[in-house]
Amino acid sequence: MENGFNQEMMILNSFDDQGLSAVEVLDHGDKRVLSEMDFFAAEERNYSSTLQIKKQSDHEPAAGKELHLHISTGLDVLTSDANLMSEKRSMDSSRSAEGSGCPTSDTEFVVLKAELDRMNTENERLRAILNQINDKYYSLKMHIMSLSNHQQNTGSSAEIKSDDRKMIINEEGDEESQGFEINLKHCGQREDKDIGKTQQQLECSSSPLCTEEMSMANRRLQKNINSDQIRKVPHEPHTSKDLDQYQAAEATMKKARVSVRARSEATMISDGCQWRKYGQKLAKGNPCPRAYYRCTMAVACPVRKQVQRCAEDRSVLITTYEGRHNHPLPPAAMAMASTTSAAATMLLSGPMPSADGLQNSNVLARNVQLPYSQNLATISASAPFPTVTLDLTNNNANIPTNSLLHSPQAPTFHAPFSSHQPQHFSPGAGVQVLDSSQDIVNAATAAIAADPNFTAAVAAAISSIIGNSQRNEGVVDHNNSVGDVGK
DNA sequence: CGACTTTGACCTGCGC
DNA sequence: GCGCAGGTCAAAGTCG
Repeated sequence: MENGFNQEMMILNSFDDQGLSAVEVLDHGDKRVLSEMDFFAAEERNYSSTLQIKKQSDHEPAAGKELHLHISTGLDVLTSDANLMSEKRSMDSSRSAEGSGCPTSDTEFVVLKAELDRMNTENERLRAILNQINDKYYSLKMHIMSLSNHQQNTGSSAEIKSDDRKMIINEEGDEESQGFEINLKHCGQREDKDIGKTQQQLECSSSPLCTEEMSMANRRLQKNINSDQIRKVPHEPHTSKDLDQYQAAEATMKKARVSVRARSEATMISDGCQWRKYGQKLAKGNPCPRAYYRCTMAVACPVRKQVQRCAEDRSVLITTYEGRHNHPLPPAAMAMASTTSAAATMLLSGPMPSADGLQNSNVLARNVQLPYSQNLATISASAPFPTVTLDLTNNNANIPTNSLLHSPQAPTFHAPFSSHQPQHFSPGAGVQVLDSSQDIVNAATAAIAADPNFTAAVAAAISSIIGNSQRNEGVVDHNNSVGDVGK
């Protein structure tokens, strides 16, 4: 595999108050292996974990660099008492710092606090953008791959109609051309039957989160796609089969579910959204009732969730999310929403070999335990709907960490529709970025290695997504490009 | 009084 | 067609 995915970049994106994130960068000759991930560390109880990434060189196995990152599940799954204790400790430590009395320390404290506030604001903005970009990337990628694969049966190229252009993806094109990132379509929120409409405009007109800066980023991305990887062809109408496949993909996207298993004594895990209970049932095989909730943060928000205690271990709360929010989310809800949304998108973009595969349940009729952390994600299609389960119960702590990533034993999930284009799933945090660009990998690697700070990580991630367009337009003023999203 | 929860009835899909 | 199970509806009850 010399081209394209010779370099693979995975970003395990998780969220906590500081918005820290871990980035995993892999390539064949110089692997960084996730060597430790411990969600819900018992000592600190801060919903955070230490992620230790050890750089391994095939050539110099003994010469390893270690990079310590802080990672959080982003989920407040513990009881409110635990939260209060944590907050109290935080406040106490703040007070003790203030009481130390030195004027210089006070000044420094104020300065640092201002800086921290500024960084937090920046983090929120960047996080929101990253979430959106990732969501759209995977949604559109799934759609494109479905169409591309369909075209393999009927022709040599996949064609995607647009109002003013048509994109062609060469069947035998390298992974770069198939794995490129497009940010035009947000699947799952719209059911536009005419996929030829300018999806960017549709998205921006419909998404409350879309800003001028997002549009600018989209335009840059689109420009890059047009110039680098897509050639224009004369306008042609779309086939009805394509539309059927598209609609099937859309429908499946809506049915996709993300299940989160977490230990909690509370009746619900705190995910930042407002929910209204609309039903409760006793499901077969579980004495604990299953509660049904609707998101009430916006009128007609399609998101629903089911909450049920595990029959085997009633301390485990199973929360299953379905659908995408049609409204802006508060920062507290961004982590979970992004996680579930991205996980669902990955679920659907990964195992589906084609649009035809949507009807082929065999493709999904298996459980796949995904690598990457002790808190494993599982894809299941034995359920009525494709479901990805994020297990945060720490029941997998005995799994050797060195077998979790890219080891022969690790069942890395490969998308069947492109044998040379592996689809890696990052559970828990759920946001994943794949890219083949050496520059991007290097940039992300450098950013993380130099400063394991979320802003840097996000900047690297965003750069990985829109970086190509920057080459054409010079260095982008990051503040301008990210705008006020998330405010 | 409005928002929310509870709970029995109803609908739908699926297997036999 | 029937029964079962999952999911949803909507009227009644509860709460602040």
